[in-house]
Amino acid sequence: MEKKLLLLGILISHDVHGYELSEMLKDNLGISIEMKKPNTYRLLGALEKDGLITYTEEQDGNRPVKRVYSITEAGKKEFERLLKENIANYAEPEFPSMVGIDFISLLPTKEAVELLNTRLAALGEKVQAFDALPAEIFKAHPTTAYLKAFYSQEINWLKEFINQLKKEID
Amino acid sequence: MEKKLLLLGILISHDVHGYELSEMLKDNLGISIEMKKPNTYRLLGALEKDGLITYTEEQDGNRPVKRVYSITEAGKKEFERLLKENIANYAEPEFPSMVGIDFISLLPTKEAVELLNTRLAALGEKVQAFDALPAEIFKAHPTTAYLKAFYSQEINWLKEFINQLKKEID
DNA sequence: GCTATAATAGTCATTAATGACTATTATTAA
DNA sequence: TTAATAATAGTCATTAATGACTATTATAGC
Repeated sequence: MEKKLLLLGILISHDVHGYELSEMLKDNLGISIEMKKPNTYRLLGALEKDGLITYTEEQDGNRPVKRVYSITEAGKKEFERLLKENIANYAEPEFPSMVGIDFISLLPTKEAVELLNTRLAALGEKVQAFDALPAEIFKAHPTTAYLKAFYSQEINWLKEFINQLKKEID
Repeated sequence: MEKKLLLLGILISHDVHGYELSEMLKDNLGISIEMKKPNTYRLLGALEKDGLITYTEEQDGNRPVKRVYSITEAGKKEFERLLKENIANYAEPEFPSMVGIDFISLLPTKEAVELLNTRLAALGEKVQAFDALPAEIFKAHPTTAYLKAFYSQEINWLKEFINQLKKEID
């Protein structure tokens, strides 16, 4: 239900149409879950069907009409319910990239270290993207600050892990 | 593809049947991704169809026959490919429970603090489960050690976040 | 003025994943 | 000894999610 919570939460502060939403959610550094475009549209449809949001059709110049969604009273109630649930219960994250780590001993140590260094470079770029963000963002969006700290910690862990592996080579 | 990597990785060390796998993957503290039973069966079917695994039918006493899967040569190659990919690229984790955090200012601060304390208790139990594990596990399974450290850090972050909120009350 | 590219706004066929259910056998408690 | 419960081994109907595609309009470069 986190995705519905996210959509309702955005709609609380301002009306949006589907494309706009899908752009907001694409590669957004401050958003902690993935939501692709077709899924966004599907969820908007489901929320509308349940009476949690409604839409009016708008048109800019000659562009095709678009559905601009806004939240209903029922939607606000449901948002509050989902919000409390999300905060009180802890939904576990998943770490898909850790799956391979437990099998790493099946690779030659030297090759493993090379692969991990490639991974480290990717992580470094991610952290740099957060470093480039203005300080105000971190104040208003705890998640952005959380994610920045997480990725920094992730780099530290990886460096340490690589060091342990390197020791094995000698 | 992490789920296929996980299945192939388990099958590298020993043959298994579907039910056994689904039990292994249920609530396992050392596994960093979710995989429910029907999905496990579906993936086994897909791997078999692609020639990466095969099965023989076995029967214990009067129990219904079961399919015992084992990895093929092609499967071992594919495992290695997926393993290298998983290690070299960093697949981003998701944090569904952070979605609500960015909307927490929409709740009365006092209520927010209460909800967060409930969450803190849930996190505490999780960390305790890791603490109860024998030390050998952490040596053989880096992921288990990683997850334990992650949840400890998570508790620290949450305590600090609650403290910040409390300050606002005064 | 024309063409290539980017932005806008979505749909659709297919794959991924799950909750609820089925069916049998072993085990425990009364 | 029999009723209830747990363990074994899965299937199925439905929902969730995505990659690839469609179609139009604005814009920038030549």
